[in-house]
Amino acid sequence: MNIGQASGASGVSAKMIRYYESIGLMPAAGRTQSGYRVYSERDVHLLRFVRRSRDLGFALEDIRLLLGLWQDGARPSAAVKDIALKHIDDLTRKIAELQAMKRSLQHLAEACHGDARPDCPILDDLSGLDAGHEKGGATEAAPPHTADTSCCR
Amino acid sequence: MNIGQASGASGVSAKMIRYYESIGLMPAAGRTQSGYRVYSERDVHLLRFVRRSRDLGFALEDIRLLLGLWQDGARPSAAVKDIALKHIDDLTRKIAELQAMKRSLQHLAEACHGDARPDCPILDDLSGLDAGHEKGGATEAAPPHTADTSCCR
DNA sequence: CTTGACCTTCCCATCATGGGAAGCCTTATC
DNA sequence: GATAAGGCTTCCCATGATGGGAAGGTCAAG
Repeated sequence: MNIGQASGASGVSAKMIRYYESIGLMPAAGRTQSGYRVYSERDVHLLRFVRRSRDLGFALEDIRLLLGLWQDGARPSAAVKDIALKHIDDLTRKIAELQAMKRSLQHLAEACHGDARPDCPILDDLSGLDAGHEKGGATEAAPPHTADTSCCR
Repeated sequence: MNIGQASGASGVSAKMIRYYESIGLMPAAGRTQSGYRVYSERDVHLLRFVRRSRDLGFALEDIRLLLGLWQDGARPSAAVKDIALKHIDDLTRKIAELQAMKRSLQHLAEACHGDARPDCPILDDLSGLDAGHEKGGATEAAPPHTADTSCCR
């Protein structure tokens, strides 16, 4: 199997397969005499594992750990669960952050006429014109300084 | 006001202030004879606008548009609302995607003992061992090929 | 033997942000 | 006035995961 076939069989782009190899996420593929990479069913299985993990939002570094555990017949399932729970926490935080943004924006958008006139509560909010007459409290959006490191898929 | 003071007054890092200038998001600051950037209250106001917009998750290109509208006394509020609504859509999609991931992971994590034994439904799922006995449907996570372009804050 | 579809490597772009180096400027202290 | 500390300048690099594309080699079918 060459890289195109492995890509088709796993749903991982050829570009990404090469990248995963380059960062040591998967073992270096064998080569034909002419230099083409060669893949086995095992490799495709591994690639599907990575693909599925990415679909669940795991970072590549987490996937590196998961792959190690997967191939370790003596792993404690607690180690796997730990990684999963941490990721769930990350997702929970990120979701809450996005929802806070969405809520604020929805309040502002509801208050905006959305017609030809120039007055606009959205711009008023952004420019800090908080002439304290708001009722819904649309102003406080994201936890002001909660650094958000990791990102999404 | 020099860049450090403008940073403190606006909540935007000096690094980012320079960056915003370099991409033309804000006008080039004036300079002292020795080359230091000089900022006015107006500039700080603008920086706060950007900061607040970022907190609401707007991309810098959107903020560029919003700034244009802000400074255009004849803007139709519909133009602003349009940008906001599009962003709300993006947020909605992203939230749904993350929630799907979270739901799947939670099902899997609940099924995992999390002890010293090696058997682990999480790894089973990732490796495609879907011996179809699942009840909660933990398997289908993200809309398989829904490209997600934009990211978070 | 040519053509087209594949493969290879290498470089660049994304998006918003931070880190750090090398060197100049300013301010306060001795 | 000298010196030290800290702020400013520019420039380069890194992040994380991915795609785009160029230049050139290879394979298989016609």
